[in-house]
Amino acid sequence: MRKPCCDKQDTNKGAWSKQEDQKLIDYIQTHGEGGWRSLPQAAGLLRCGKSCRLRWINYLRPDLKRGNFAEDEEDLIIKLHALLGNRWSLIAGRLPGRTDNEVKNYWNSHLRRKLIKMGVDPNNHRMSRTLLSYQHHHGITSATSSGSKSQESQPSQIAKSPGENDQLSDAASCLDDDTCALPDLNLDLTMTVPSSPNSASEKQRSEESKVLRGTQNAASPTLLLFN
DNA sequence: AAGCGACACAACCGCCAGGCA
DNA sequence: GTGCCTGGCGGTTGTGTCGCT
Repeated sequence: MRKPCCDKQDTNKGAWSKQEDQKLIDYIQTHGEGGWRSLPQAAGLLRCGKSCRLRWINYLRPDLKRGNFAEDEEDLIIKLHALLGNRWSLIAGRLPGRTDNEVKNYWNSHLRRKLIKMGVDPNNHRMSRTLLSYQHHHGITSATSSGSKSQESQPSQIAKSPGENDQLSDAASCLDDDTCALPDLNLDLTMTVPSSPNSASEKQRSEESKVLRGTQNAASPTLLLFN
């Protein structure tokens, strides 16, 4: 049995108070990041070390951008997700001032829906087969991003159908289906070495290149998006 | 005004990988 | 080589807010 990361009965949970935030900030400004396990006690916080780390990384760090995502950031997330999948930390590494949690939340709450609305399967970034069928039966010729609430809800209902878990196999079967190409997603995925050194560490870069190589070797459908 | 559902986001949980003794 | 510790990651849950009825 794994030892818990902290004694849960002696720790606070839930939202952080201003005092707790301040204690954490003060401590890290004095002692630097790291030593998360011992940090709570040293900083006088009744929190789990992991919780402290998360709070710092996702909320308190001074270099965080916060606020709405710009359109180019959205595009970049979509492109990177098409390439990397749910590697939120890698994606966030390409977006200065953004955290993996933030990107993940934004994806799940905004971009996923947006792609579905466009008729794109957010899991494989291809035209949804069920949507194609739906469009075929309803005489819809192309997916547009403008639509009434009812239009929006239908594809999303389709996406959340019991067949959702079959999307990987569906994607695979999509390989030999020309109609699965993205309609209007301009995915110019020219990967360049990150220009800002603060975003991606060496480890991250090697991880990315591993992912990229894997993607290419597998002749993944994703590649078909970038012509 | 109250109830309700959808949405957005913060936080938690469990697992995994790397470092180190 | 092995086991433990720690940091990090991705998935999931909890909760507050907003808009609609």
